[in-house]
Amino acid sequence: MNIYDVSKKAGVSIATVSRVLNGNPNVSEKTRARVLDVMNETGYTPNVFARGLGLGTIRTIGIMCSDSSDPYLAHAIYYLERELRLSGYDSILCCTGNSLENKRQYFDLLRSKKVDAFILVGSKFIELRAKDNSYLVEAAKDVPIMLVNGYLEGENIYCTLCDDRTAVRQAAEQLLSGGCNDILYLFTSYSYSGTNKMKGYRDALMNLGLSVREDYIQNCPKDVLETKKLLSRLDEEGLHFDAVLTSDDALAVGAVKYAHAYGRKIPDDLSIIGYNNSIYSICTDPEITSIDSKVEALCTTTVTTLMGVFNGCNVPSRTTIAADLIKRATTKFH
Amino acid sequence: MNIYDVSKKAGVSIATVSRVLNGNPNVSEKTRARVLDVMNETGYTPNVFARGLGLGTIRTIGIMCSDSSDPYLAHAIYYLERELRLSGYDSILCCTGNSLENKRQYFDLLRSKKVDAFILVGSKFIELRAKDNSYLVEAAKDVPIMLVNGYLEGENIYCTLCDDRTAVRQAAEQLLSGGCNDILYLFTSYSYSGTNKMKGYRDALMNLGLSVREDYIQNCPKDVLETKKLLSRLDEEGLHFDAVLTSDDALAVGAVKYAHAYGRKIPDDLSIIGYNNSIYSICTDPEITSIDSKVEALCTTTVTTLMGVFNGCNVPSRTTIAADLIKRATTKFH
DNA sequence: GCCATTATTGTAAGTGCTTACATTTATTTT
DNA sequence: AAAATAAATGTAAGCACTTACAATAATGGC
Repeated sequence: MNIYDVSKKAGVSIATVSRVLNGNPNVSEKTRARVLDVMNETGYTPNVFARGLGLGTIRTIGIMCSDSSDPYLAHAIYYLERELRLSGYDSILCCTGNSLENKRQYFDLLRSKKVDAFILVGSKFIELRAKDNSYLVEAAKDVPIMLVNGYLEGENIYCTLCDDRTAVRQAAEQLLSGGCNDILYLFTSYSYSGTNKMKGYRDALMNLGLSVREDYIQNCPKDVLETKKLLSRLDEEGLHFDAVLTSDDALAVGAVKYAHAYGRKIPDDLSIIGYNNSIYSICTDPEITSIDSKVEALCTTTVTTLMGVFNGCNVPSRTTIAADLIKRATTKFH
Repeated sequence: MNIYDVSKKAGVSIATVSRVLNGNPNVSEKTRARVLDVMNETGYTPNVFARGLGLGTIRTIGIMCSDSSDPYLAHAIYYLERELRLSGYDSILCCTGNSLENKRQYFDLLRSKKVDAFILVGSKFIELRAKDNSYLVEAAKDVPIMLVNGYLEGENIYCTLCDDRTAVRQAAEQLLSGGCNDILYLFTSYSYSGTNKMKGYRDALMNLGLSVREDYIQNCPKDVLETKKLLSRLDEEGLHFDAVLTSDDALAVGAVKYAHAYGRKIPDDLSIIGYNNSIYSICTDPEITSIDSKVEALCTTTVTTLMGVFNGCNVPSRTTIAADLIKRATTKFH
């Protein structure tokens, strides 16, 4: 079944069938109905390849992320997928892992599939050294690149960001005003959002004229048990901390487990705040106060922006969304 | 840059370029090298649409699941993606949610994209009533359908399953031999794997000549806090249970939280076993004993089988993989 | 060196769609 | 009712590839 068969059955030309297919208004209602009838009867579906060949586009967006099994990224993928489909676009997902080589390779692969745009999810997708991202800047000349919670300067590159810095600053301020003096800050990576969160932590201390002690800022893999180990070690080494502020809920879970193991009372003796408000945060007892990074809003905004780009609208290249602090039982706020 | 440009630069015909592109052996080494050189110099990549038009295939597999944010499914997606790419196939992901209407719609959408096969992940993807799956059975005439942890009979439909029934039976037997007499069984759905797990629970009791009390089998949404509520209610209603066996780790986390809230000692007073060995299982204190459903093995087997199907090999339509019990601190096995 | 094979290369006809432009038909306007 | 305009439809030329078949070049046997 192809467009010729349909045109023959409906007694029209293939051009008319094509117009019906593409919602072209220059078709009389009578013939449109007749053509649609034939299509339904025969169960005809247009061949995407032929269509892509003619149009040069296939209404498909490439979504890339480092690892779909991270709850945060998994949620983002879910929302992006949903929003894109609502806008009439399909998506191809690629999980690249962390190697730059893979990222590049998969990117090229999607590019060769002629996706209409890219959505790169997570700040870890962007490399720290600018030159390692030049392939993206270069590619953006042909196809728009959207970053969800990632940052990169460039023509035709659009970022939707969460205001991590403010969120962490405010969280730290609440801890400080709640009587915590020695806040340990745990972060997973030096990505854009990672360093931004750290700045928020520093902001809070500096605004109060407090000094930032570098041994209270610790890098830690995004892993529950590793975090528990790290905190146990710091404790045994004699570092005193009465609060743990983290860049990811997984670390906060690790902190809760450390507290259990070392007999520290939460929140009286130790306060804990996580980041992302993911499933992690309600798994523990007590449940974890967490910063909600608004994944859903981030994703809908990204797709809306992208549609703006497609329609030639004047669209901001950078949108920032405020986070929310979700208060649970690992902190004693009023 | 198209095949004509390359052929001109290399001084050969487009047929020869096409042969190089497709690894056709009927090309002399000299000309092959020359053509490849030109391709590299110019950065030429073949147009997928034109290629698809000619070949009728695009080396792309449609992956469908109900919800990518479920940790189990997220892992499956990750492994499937990886294995497919290693075999030279791309994937398009669709998260359909639970509505049958959506499943059908997205399925047709991928079909119209001419994917070379479908991989449907999770037993919840298959409907309970046989007639609701007839669209799949019908479609399988054209394109192979692989089910990961789902079951459906039909020509050209291949299932890779985890032996849930045995796994749950053995887990229950260990609880029974460890002195638990009143094992509560919590399950999330009546899917194929859901009912299979339940059968395992019944098997264990019946093998020992014990009667199955229906109020010890409870349906529960896949939600931590709902599970906690349900157990609290059952407790208050006076139901006595000394172990909770669940069809998903999320429920097991809820059970741990119930135990904390109601002052029940784990594992002395209450044993808990989860399913899937997901991130959930190490978030709590104590950490949860869980049945490892071998997602990775399931996924690699699925892709291997699919490649067998593509190559016309004689491939089993049903493969079953044994699960593993990962012992942690919510049980007191020796 | 000639013919039969075989290896390599080229020609041209699909593949199923889109769309600029041409043509026909319907609707106004005068 | 003719002319002018607008609406609907058709024709045919792409789009970038694959591949059957034809043609040519290389090789080997005598």
